[in-house]
Amino acid sequence: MLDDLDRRLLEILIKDSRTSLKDLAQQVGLSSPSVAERLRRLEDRGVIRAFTVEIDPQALGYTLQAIVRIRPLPGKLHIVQKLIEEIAEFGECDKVTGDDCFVARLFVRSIGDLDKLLDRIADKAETSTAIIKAQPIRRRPPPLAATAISNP
Amino acid sequence: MLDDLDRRLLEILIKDSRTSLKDLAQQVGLSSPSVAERLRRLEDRGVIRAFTVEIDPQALGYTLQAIVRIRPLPGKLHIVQKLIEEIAEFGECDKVTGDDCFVARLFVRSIGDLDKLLDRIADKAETSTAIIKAQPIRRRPPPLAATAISNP
DNA sequence: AGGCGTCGGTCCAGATCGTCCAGCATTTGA
DNA sequence: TCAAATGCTGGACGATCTGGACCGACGCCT
Repeated sequence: MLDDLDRRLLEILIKDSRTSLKDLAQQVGLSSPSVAERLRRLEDRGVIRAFTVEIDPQALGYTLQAIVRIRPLPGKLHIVQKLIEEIAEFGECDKVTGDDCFVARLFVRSIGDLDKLLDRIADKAETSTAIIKAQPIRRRPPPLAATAISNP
Repeated sequence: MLDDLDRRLLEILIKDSRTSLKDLAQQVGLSSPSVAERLRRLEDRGVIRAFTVEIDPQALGYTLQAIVRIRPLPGKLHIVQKLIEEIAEFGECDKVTGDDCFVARLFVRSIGDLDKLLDRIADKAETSTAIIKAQPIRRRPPPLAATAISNP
């Protein structure tokens, strides 16, 4: 799926996606046109979804994050989903099996904002909210290695 | 906090962090040294946490994702946290208020792997797992605007 | 008001980088 | 066995980045 060089390139880019082709080339021992070609193919294959920038929500004033479990009332599923998508403070939302239909992450600047935003869903769904106290693991990609499972 | 130019730069970089300084400069109407300087400051201030690459777990064979709520048994909190951090398939973990101590995201290649990984925690914590069926919102940053709250 | 420091900007030139192309080695498949 | 395909390299050339000199706006102090 990925060869060793691809993995090394990705690992470097995960740390700094603005690394120049020349640097990448040096670090993996290829020429820069080869690296350019490999990156192009990784994008084509969809392995690289995007080169992007990770922004610190705190630095923007979002001092609070919450995980919200959302159970739409009967018949309200689509309205609720649309609402969630439209509220930009939802930074992530997964539709899951089980009682809770959605699990979402909410960025807010204050408890007041949290309350205001949840109020906009309150008449269409039951929610339960857990405030995030710490982030032992911040978003990271899955292991790149081809092997089956994390070292046992 | 951020001025309009900063916001525009960030928006461009969120879409493609490899955009050249020259392009950035053109798009916001500055010279490229000024843009370089602004980016440097955004990094210094911690607004930009990293330039990185978004990888598609599916393209790597991780066809399954799950949200796992984890409630360590009495006295096991730290051991459990350490264990979670060490298992690379955990792609995210938040420590939250409420009964569930941790909420984590797990990337796996099969239901079998899911079971194997959860087994490694099973004797130290209660877990409840929800399989992700769809992702209405994939990871996105909070709104960059300085205004209080999403359009009401 | 005038002087001065700072901040953020421009312009320019030398250094660095990316891209295109021709050519070569290795692998693949008919 | 040979032809085509693949993946790489090196070099040339154009594009981009970087650092320095300089400039204007602004706020502050005297």
